[in-house]
Amino acid sequence: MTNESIKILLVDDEPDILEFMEYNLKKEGYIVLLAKNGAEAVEIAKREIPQLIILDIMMPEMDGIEACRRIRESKELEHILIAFLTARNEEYSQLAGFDVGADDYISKPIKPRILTSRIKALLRRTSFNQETPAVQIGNMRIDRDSYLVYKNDEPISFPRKEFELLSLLTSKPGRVFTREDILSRVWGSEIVVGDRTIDVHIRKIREKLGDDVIKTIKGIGYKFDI
Amino acid sequence: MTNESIKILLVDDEPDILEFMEYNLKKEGYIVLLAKNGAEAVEIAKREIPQLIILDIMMPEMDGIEACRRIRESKELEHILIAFLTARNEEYSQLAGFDVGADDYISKPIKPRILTSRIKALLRRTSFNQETPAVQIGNMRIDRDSYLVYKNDEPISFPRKEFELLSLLTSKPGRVFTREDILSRVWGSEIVVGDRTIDVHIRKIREKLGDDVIKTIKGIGYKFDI
DNA sequence: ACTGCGTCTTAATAATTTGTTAATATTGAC
DNA sequence: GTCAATATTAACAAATTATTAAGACGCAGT
Repeated sequence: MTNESIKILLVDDEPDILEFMEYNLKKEGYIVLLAKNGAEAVEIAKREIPQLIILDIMMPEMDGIEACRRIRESKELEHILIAFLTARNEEYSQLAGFDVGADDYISKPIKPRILTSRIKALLRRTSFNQETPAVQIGNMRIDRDSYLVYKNDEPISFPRKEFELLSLLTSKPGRVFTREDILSRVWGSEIVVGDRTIDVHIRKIREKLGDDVIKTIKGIGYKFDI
Repeated sequence: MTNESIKILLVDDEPDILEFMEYNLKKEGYIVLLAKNGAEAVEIAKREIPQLIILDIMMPEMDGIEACRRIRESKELEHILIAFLTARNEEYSQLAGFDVGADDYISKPIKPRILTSRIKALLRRTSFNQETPAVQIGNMRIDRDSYLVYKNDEPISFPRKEFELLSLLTSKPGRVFTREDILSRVWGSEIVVGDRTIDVHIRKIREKLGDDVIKTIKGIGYKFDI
């Protein structure tokens, strides 16, 4: 569930298209928000601050271009990626879109694979250059870019789930994460695995980093503490 | 107009279209070069090194795809932006175009404002991506100009895809690139190729450079590490 | 046009790592 | 001390990657 925390706002006045895109994006693990016109889109965008907005150009109430302009005006929404949805060869739309600050446009008819790969490419554009800062805690460093954990400058490699679990716990040192927290953030909300699975992963982390870094709060969950 | 020094090569067999585009681009301040077939285009491209080439797909002598391929082969032309000119709904052409290394496609009929805004968007893209011509990592040197990798001053030649893959991985040593990263940056966001393809290319690189330079992060991707 | 060569992709299968479960032991709050 | 929660271990299942070989394709030289 690597897309777990990425919010995408879809804006279109045709319910069919909304539903179609929603289905395809949810399948990829994105959090999908919906709006059926520009006004609604701006409102939701302000409240939810999605990473990406996919805007149909032609809509009642407020068209996509106007909505885009409104969004770009706002300081806290300025950085949001905006992609326009356009019919092929809609001259006016394409041009005005780029002028107004669109990051991409996607032409109808929409094909699932192209949709998702375009979105990935777009999202990468923002996340690529700003490296995830490595977290330093005590004599330990968690480096998300290289998927490595350093203990006293010794690199230790972790399998994916272990790394994600450790990564979660260290994201807020000292804070207790309940088993539910852990399940939903590392395994995703749909997939259900037994409770013992968490224990096993915790154990493997402890094997590598020492028993003392992760503390058990019996009846509640775990916390990372130095 | 700050377009004074930007050269654009237009390639089409229809004089009307050439003239039409030439007029519109000159108005924007670009330096416009013309060619009426692929062979001529390659020749002019080599001599003038334009920033951008707009290529019609369907042409006598040498079609646009072939011309594109030739241009991409040449080391000093490798970085030039190429946009294809395609008739509406030429699905195959579009895909093949991207396969061959096109940066965009523009569909006919051409409308002046779309043409110029697309071109601006394309050119903006390169001004961000000023790539380093040669990179030195450990006992290895990657020379993007000559498509050669030197290991202890021994030149080793790499086919295009392998080179681009290695080039991507070495662009940020230590950083893990996911399969998705790799697919979209080496193969492009529209073309989807099987996952095993990456493995095979990785393997070929390892055959030449040794098994240890590229590390596998299972479940995530690969990274270059010395 | 024919042929050979290098490149890219796919498919099939093997090898390996990772994730999960189940069974049993241990812990700690009450 | 009791009992539910957690720890531990090993075995199993699932997922991922490695490897190999074969075919497709374009290109070069004949």
